[in-house]
Amino acid sequence: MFSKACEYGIKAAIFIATKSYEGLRVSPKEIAEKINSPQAFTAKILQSLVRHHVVNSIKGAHGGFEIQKDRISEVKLAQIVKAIDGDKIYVGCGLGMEKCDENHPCPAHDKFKIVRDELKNMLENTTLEELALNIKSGTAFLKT
Amino acid sequence: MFSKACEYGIKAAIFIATKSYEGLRVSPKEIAEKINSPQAFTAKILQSLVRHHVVNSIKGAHGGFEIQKDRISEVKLAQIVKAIDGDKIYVGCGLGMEKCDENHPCPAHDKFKIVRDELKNMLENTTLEELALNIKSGTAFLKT
DNA sequence: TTTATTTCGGATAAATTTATCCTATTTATG
DNA sequence: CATAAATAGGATAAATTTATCCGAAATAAA
Ligand code: FES
Ligand code: FES
Repeated sequence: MFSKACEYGIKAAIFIATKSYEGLRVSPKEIAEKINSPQAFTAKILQSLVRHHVVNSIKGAHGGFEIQKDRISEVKLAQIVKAIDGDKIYVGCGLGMEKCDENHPCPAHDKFKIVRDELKNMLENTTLEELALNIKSGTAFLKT
Repeated sequence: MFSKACEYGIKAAIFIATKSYEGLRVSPKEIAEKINSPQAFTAKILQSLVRHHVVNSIKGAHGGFEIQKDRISEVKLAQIVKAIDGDKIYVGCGLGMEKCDENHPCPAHDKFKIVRDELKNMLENTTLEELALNIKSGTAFLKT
């Protein structure tokens, strides 16, 4: 469904959000430990999230990654997925045709579109806040 | 969403079905041309579909790939996807946790499960027949 | 201003997926 | 039986994704 990079990116953003509620910045090292991901690879993905304005980075001593508190409820899962995997999953053809075109559809178009649109809808309506609260409340987990 | 191999496999099965209605067998060469896929790679995928009893192969002169007419309406998209990509897409965690476990869920579990179950449902209720008829009727296409 | 800390970014390596090539095996037919 | 036509399957290569390593740049604090 999503690439590994995207899975790590989503989990990293969620973890950063939970820490940002407490006003804390986190390092790639801590993030990788908490979400069970390879550290250097995770750092690369974080750079991408920074460039796409999903999270904020502060360089130098006492630096780290954070998200402004008031941004946590604004960031949608869709933005993170799009930043890392692009929009192929939202607009691409399920059977890999060059593009999904109503006027030249693949044989599974009608069926696939329904699911794809529901996925899109879910991602666009799910906020980082909801996900982070699931972690803070202890009802969900970021690893094993 | 699906691997390239799976996309080719689905399209190949659909094409074989359309030909099987006419009692014709088809070669990997013809299949690859009609679905716009690399021939040798497609042949490999066909072997996999044969082993998983999605399509039938006849070796030797006048051989080729076919599907029994009465099987076309029995084969579900889900069987093809499972044969090639496995069942990760049906039962795996959207955020890549070792397994999707209600008792140890990832933060997106509830949201993701709804979409994943709808995808599963769609794949399990879509037959090769429906898809092949979209091609035969000219309302859908297998390439460009 | 020096030092310690931390993200950034390029180069590279490992693993997986996608793709190609060539030979073996099977089978219908003359 | 010999031959031609076709799928099966192993070996290998190319491309992409995943992962690692290391030095550069930025920043706070002594
Ligand atoms: S053309 Fe394939 S999903 Fe729209
Ligand atoms: S645990 Fe992640 S989808 Fe169920």
